[in-house]
Amino acid sequence: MAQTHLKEALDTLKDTGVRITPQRHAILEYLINSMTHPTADDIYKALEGTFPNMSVATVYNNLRVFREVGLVKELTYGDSSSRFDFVTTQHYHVICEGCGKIVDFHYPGLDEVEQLAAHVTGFKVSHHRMEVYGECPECSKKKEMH
Amino acid sequence: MAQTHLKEALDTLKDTGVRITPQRHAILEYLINSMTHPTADDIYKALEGTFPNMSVATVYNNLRVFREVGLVKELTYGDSSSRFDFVTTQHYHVICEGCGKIVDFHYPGLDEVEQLAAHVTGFKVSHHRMEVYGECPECSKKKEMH
DNA sequence: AAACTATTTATAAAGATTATAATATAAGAA
DNA sequence: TTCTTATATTATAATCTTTATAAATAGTTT
Repeated sequence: MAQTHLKEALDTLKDTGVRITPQRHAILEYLINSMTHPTADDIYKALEGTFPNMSVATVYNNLRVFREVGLVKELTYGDSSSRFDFVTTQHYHVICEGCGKIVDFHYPGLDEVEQLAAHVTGFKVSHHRMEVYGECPECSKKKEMH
Repeated sequence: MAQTHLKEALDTLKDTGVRITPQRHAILEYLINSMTHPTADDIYKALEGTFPNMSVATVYNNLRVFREVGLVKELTYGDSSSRFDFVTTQHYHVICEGCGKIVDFHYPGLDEVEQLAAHVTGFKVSHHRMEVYGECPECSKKKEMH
């Protein structure tokens, strides 16, 4: 599964004329295997061992490239740094306000809201963003123990 | 209407034991009258005339206080700085990807999504966030003229 | 293999936000 | 009203994320 995603992603890069470098390969692979929606710095630190000379700028540059090609989504929550998510299928996120954990959940999509927004405002709507906030089971349990 | 909002907001501050300073008064008033979802710096610049000695930190501090008390919502989009929105009634935003304009629209709320998320993930859901992206009529018109 | 162009690296710069410490002030008590 | 005290403001510096720049490197095409 992950292999397929990686292969498809590399094909996308090839088709778009984006060069496949070892760094790009590694960043993509890390994003696909990571279930944690990492920040740019997370990725940088994770690949430090394999690429001792890699620059943070490289990570940022390539995440931007991936975003522009549609492989990666950038998540900007309130906290300081953006998180990056490899795009697979339509899903949303629940975010724990206690520990920051992000969990995926699937939902049919909110076409109806987009249509209403388009109708009311006259915008040509292209997409939307939605996320749910709350407290994860672990944090709830911790609270109970006090 | 705006007067009412301001009065209610000041009452909220009083009830919460937050001191009402001239700066806070001015920031709240500006937020209520502003239809533009300003950044901290917008507010800072707008009040420069009235408070020549006011520090940016004051603006940030007070926006945080207002957020904690529930008077203000912080909007974090992809672009560099947060925008702040006086909380009135349940509404969402459409954001123009061309010029950045933000327009409000009302929608019943997405309780169903929250419930599904809670059920699937085991989270105690508290709230959600949603916004729609597209191109505003003005930007569409500009494009056509080329 | 040579040439061309995109990418990486290293570093500096920019920009937003927060921390700190000294000063000033709001709000309640005397 | 004046006094008192905790809180807020100011000025400044520091931090942190992200972007810009220029030189060096490495893919890709011929």
